[in-house]
Amino acid sequence: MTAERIVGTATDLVETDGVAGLTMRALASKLGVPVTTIYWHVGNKDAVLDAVVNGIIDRFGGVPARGTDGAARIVSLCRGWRRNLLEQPTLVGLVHSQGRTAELFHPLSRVLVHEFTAAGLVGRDAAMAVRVTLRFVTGAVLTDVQVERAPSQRVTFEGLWAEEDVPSALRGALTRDEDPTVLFDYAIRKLVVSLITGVGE
Amino acid sequence: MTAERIVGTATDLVETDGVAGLTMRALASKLGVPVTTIYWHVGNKDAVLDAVVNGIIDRFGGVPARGTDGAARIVSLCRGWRRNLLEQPTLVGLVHSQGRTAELFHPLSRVLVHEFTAAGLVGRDAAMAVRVTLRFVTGAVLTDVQVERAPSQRVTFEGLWAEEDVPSALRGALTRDEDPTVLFDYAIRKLVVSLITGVGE
DNA sequence: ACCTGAACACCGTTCAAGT
DNA sequence: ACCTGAACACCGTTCAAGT
Repeated sequence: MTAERIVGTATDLVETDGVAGLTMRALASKLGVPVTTIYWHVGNKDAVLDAVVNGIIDRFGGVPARGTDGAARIVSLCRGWRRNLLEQPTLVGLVHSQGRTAELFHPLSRVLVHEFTAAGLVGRDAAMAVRVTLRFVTGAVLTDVQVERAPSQRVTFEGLWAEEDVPSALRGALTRDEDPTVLFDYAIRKLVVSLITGVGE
Repeated sequence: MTAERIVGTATDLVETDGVAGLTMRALASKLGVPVTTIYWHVGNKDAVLDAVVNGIIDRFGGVPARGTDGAARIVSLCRGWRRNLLEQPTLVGLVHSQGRTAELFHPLSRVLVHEFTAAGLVGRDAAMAVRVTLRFVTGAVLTDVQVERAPSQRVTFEGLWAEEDVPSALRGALTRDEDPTVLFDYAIRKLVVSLITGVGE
């Protein structure tokens, strides 16, 4: 028995049965050993979770930027990151619950520094652009991950302003179900462009 | 014993001892009754949590918009919402873990519809503006709430690009610790202005 | 209708005892 | 050094039994 094997099967367990499925006893039984063996090799449950999170963060590589235009490259980067992370909602949830979301996005922040610099930003402008973009993507992933897990989260504006005098065209647009991805693409494009061109200073 | 009293003390318990502090047994002992009484009045733990969340959502009123300029009013609105929600990180965390974050922001969405319409947006543009702003604020609150709870979450760019050729001015700006509120103000202003003026179409 | 005690199946964790 | 069984203090939940 090694610590690596324990952490590995712990990761499997999380992927198949969710975070709640990872109990010390379930893990031990999957390994074919008594629970106490785990304590000898890795310590308590928090240590196991930490090791699992380490693996997730290390393994997540990210995506390459595409296109020639600076804004387009950054937008494609953010879209790619969001898409890839949404494919593993359970793992993202685990990383978040362990309070290590920021670390997960470190590789993205490095690339963003490079891209925003290439787009002509310098000094504090560039730093702010990186931070703002990072936070926007992080926030979008966190909310969308939850929508993925609990579809009731999806914002339904149905009947939310029944008595209010909202123009019918707007009401129609609000009531219509909007794909989160479409919404993200729309927003990230606006944000990145305004960061690069300097709108709203 | 009434359901109201149970839910009320459950809310107190969450506020004082955190979400983890709310156990059926702790709740029962605080009420001075055996655990089984709770089951008779409100059902299981999930029902208790649901009722607590209902109360939180209902009680959270929001803030009034300030200023005359359309963009400024919306920005102040978002800043106020964020500030108020960050004052109760535990409750926000609970609402989020119960998958009901969207509901919490319903009042804000109503006001946003009004404000973006007053700012001249119509139809799908207005609807998208509302949705994007809503998601941005939600995402920012979720990330900042976690920073509040686990300060290690705060993004430290220290030594993140040691070997990379980052200009010293940018490196300095990145390494400097940036207040999340300053960052939010900077980003929300840019976003709202670009939504209203139509940058990045 | 309302409340209770006893019991069940689960947790994470410890610790003395084995090889 | 490595592994184990037994036990502890906690969970949420059920259910027959009381008034």
